[in-house]
Amino acid sequence: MPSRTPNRVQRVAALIYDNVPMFELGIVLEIFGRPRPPGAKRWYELKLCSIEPRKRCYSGPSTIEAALDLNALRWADTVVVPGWRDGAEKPPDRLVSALRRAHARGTRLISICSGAFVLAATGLLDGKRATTHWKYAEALAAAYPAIQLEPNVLYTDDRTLLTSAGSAAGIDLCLHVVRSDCGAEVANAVARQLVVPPHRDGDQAQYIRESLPTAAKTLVPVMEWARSRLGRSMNVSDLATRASMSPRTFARRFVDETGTTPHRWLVHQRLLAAQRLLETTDEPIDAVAEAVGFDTAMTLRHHFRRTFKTTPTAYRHKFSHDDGLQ
DNA sequence: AGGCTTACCCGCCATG
DNA sequence: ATCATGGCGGGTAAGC
Repeated sequence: MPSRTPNRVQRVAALIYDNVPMFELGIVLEIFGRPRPPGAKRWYELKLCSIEPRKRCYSGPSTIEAALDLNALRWADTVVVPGWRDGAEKPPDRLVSALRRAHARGTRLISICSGAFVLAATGLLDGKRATTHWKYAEALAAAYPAIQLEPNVLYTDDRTLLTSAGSAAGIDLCLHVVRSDCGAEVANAVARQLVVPPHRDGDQAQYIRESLPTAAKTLVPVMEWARSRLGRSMNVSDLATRASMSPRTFARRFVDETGTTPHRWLVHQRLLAAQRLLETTDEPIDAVAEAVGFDTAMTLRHHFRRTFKTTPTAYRHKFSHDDGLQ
């Protein structure tokens, strides 16, 4: 997307300030700050950017040194706001205007947890979907009524403006970003190294309800079974049978546990498997479609375009590992 | 792109 | 009484 820098490197700036939450900052460092994973065609260069008048920030017992200051923010293709000190504290004007200018230049803005307050202050979220930690939702909605607040999702993605819910949902969002910048294979590899699930089960994490005290996951075995035999034709009532439930009950339990319906989930699993095959093999599209359980390539293309906003061939070209390596 | 058939899934309600 | 179940209808999305 931003074509200003060579597309092999995305420049990410994480904002820091006094009392920056270390957990959220840690997520950003762990994901965007790690060395390029093997096989990744594109990756990130991460720098910290202090919003204070000095480059050294203090948080609890830690001292953090930034490479950038707000004047140098134009370096970044992506800016991450890892939380904010306090929903009631108005972000400084020079920060707000720096973010507005950055966004106008095409810079992508990402917030984690209470970082949504900072993005909200720019006015850029007005009319857009956004989320934040559930405990700040009310305050955010009150202060910025024009925002279409979605308190129950893990994250929102509006292309250039992305927000995530409470702390750990920042991991989901950052992995989502890696997935769309660098491909599913790379995102999965990073998730494996972090020992977190590549996407929370039920996927379509954007629509997963955040808080629900992770209800008993009794359907996990069925889901694993389904994933392992995507190539064979399978419909929702097969899944229900496998789970020893009536179709009606199965559908209901499935929504409760995953936040999505069985069929939508199944289609998404097929798409994820297709991404992997596109990235790692040279199989023609028809073969990929068949291998993941779509009856025709047309069906694969249809869903692929709808959820990833691109075609299987374009996706393969962008993310395949063995061409233009490095 | 449009029409056609099938499958899904959600509200409603009876049942245990 | 509350609660999960599951059959049924029909609007709607999938698939060809």
